[in-house]
Amino acid sequence: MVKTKEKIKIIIADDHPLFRRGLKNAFADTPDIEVVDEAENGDELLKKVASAKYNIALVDVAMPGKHGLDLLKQLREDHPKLPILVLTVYPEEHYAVRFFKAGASGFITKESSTDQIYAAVRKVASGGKYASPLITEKLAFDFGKTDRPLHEGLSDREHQVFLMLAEGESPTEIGKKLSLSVKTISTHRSRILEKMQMKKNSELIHYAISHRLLQ
Amino acid sequence: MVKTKEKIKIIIADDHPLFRRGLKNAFADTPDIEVVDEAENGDELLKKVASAKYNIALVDVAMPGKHGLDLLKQLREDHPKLPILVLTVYPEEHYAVRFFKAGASGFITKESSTDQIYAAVRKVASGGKYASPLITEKLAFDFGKTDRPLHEGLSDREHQVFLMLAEGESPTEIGKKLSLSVKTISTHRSRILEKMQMKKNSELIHYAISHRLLQ
DNA sequence: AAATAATATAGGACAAACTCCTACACTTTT
DNA sequence: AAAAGTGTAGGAGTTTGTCCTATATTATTT
Repeated sequence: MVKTKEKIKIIIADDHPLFRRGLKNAFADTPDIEVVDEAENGDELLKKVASAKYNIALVDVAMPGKHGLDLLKQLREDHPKLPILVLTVYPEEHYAVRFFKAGASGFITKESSTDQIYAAVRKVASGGKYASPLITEKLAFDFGKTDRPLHEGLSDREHQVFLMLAEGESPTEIGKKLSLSVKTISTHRSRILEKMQMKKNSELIHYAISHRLLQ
Repeated sequence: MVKTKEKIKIIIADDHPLFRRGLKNAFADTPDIEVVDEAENGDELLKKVASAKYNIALVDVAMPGKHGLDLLKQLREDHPKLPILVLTVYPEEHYAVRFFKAGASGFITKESSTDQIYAAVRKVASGGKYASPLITEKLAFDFGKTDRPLHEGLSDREHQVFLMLAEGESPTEIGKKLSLSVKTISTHRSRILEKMQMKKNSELIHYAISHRLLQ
């Protein structure tokens, strides 16, 4: 049986009206993809998606209200079959892993060209997975390792030190608080960085903030 | 003399192709405003703006390459008469003050509706200043306060360094990024700490997080 | 306009902070 | 039992950063 020319129907969710407009406009150029609805926050998306008339949800995960992994998981739960293509402003490969694990079918950054986005949508619509070459490489590497959130792979002590580092405490301060030698902290730090595949404290901070581990 | 129906010519600068597309498309609906050019980073904008054929520059200040206050100041210097409308993803009223002081004619967030953006462009094109109602209120409120937020007492440079420190960047990294000596950063740091009455970077981080100055 | 204060920038000298490599005991996993 | 992972730290050495000082340039106040 030959495939008919049915359009891929997508719903886009993003809190920036202009970005939605850009997306819609970009898909106006494609004969095979059609934006049939939009949502400006997570809750609206969850509501609309219930109607089950979309082939794909293209979702910015950094929206007000329900967002991020929570939103993604909820979507997965409510509609296990709806492929979700995650949009993000972060060029962060770190996040990609978690989103795929949580059930996303694709992951692209907002910096992507229209062509990349078309490609992603088509790939995902046909049941595949999509990630940019850069991220794909990173993923391949990650999957071989652990299958838990990066910071959960840390031992208790490491986790404790990680949080303190993420709060900007110096190794010396940490050593003092825990009654340990700076050398020990330094060792923990290097193991933490290794496990999390990072190189600098600023990355730890960024990770901790975006995962709401602080405060 | 009656004004003719000459269109307002604007150049838009944003590193997200889709966002630019959204903007262009939004202005396609207006009879009096026309997007005549675009730039995808600060340097490109500076180059293009030299041709002096625009009435307004609509600029996202969070782009790669030259950006932020530096970019704004440079623009002001090269083209004192070109009105600049600043676009930002941050709902941060904190930044607005600084941008206005540095010579911006208007300040809007990317969450704004097309109508708000049209209004901003028109206001700015006619020589006025524009800020969203929310920000205007906030500005008025803040100015009335005797007790301003600590971080607003910082100079522009200090503020910039403060944010970088709060992100956990080391003085060396900061120096590299800003092409300054570590000594200079160290001096800024000590003045920042003094002004904010703090002693350690961790306090800066804590402050920045609780005031939503990061991410 | 003159005087004063704030800002932006660093050099030199030195001290502190930190890392790297290594090591070892103890636990958990395989 | 062997291997991997965890918690700890010493020695050696370097990188990093601070403190004090200084100068030029801007702002601000008088």
